[in-house]
Amino acid sequence: MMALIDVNSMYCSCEEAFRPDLRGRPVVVLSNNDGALVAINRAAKALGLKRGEPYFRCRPLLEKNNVAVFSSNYTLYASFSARFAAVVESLAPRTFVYSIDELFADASHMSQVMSPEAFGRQLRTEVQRQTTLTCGVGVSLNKTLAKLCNHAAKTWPATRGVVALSDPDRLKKLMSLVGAGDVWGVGHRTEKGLAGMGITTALGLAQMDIRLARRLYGVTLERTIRELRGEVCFALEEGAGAKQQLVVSRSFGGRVTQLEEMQQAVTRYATRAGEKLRQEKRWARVVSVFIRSSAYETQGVPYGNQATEVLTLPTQDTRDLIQAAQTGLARIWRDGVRYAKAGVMLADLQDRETQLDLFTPPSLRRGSESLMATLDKINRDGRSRVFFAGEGIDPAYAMRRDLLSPAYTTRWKDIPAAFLR
DNA sequence: TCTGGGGTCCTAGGACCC
DNA sequence: TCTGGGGTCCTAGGACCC
Repeated sequence: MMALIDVNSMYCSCEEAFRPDLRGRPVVVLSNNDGALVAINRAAKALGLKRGEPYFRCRPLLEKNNVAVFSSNYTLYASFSARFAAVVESLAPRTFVYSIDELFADASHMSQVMSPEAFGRQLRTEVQRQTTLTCGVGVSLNKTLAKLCNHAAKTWPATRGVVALSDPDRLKKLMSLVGAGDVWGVGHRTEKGLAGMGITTALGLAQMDIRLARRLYGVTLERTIRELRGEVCFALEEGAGAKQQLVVSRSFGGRVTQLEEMQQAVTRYATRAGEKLRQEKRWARVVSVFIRSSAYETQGVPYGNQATEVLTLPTQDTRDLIQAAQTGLARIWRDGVRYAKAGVMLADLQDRETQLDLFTPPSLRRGSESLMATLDKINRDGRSRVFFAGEGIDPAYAMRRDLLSPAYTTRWKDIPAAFLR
């Protein structure tokens, strides 16, 4: 048995945790740059607000209904996420963190001690008690079915947040009530194609001819169908291995039109990528940089491009990353474009520096390791006290986050005070 | 004026090899 | 007149996830 535990409207719930005055009020959280809505609580959902909607477009509606609006406070959410995971891990033998707001837990051994239903309810109660977060729990025979049960737990209030099902007939009943597009692994494209063949429910998908599914949509959909039928195709730790690539990208607060400003942004992103790389204890050999105008560009020329640099030796040194990224940028930069976004990607990640062969010159960066370690130590708290001048000072490309809440759980001066009388 | 960021996996097609 | 078969590796792009 497998359980999926998933926090309801995670970002909103984190914002509400230290703000009892928000209880019952509609709350939304914006994406980076205050661009679009990424999280919506129950009361805001009732107003018809949708995930992905641009902020500027629904702003009048938000103001009219006195909706509490927040910029993304990732530090806060990551802190809550760690506490959430710790609670579940204290109750479940094997867990796998799937994302910031959900994790899978092996529930097979629990049957000795309690029913899957009771197990789910215990998880839910403890998470709420220790973190204030409300979560939904689905328990079933594999990941896809656990997801399906979780979907049911969130959709139907009568379930009180927990659905545990393994009986084939009851699973069938559930699948007949859930849309094919709500199945984990079925996206927009596939949902549309399936509908064209008259398959609109999860049950319809479960009964689809497997060879046809594989031919039309590939092996992934085949596995999904098999799981709906009760087979196990996705292991608990699926996707847990070392990262294949690492990306740092941001939309700009405004539009970037000057090369120098773009160079600063790319330096910043390469620096951040280096920090993440060293945190993961990996070395990178391939550095790519991309720049592009907005997908919604109406005034200027649409343009986007990417350049890839392959280093002779894998590196962990921010200076190498910046240099490679700048070389790439010089190749793809075009004047007269209103750039909206840029990013730096690291690939061909390796576990340690490759050994030099006879013909490779030794590294030119003496003392690189200790220099980077020192930088990381100084900048440990996330504020860049020491940085490369190429980043620029008080840059114009910086992201907009006008409605940021305090870092309640991670910064001393932001810890809320409670007064007793 | 204003539309997120960070990932994974799979597939098709081209280059190249014997 | 005729021009194989089988393989690997890499890349780009699509689909999906949260």
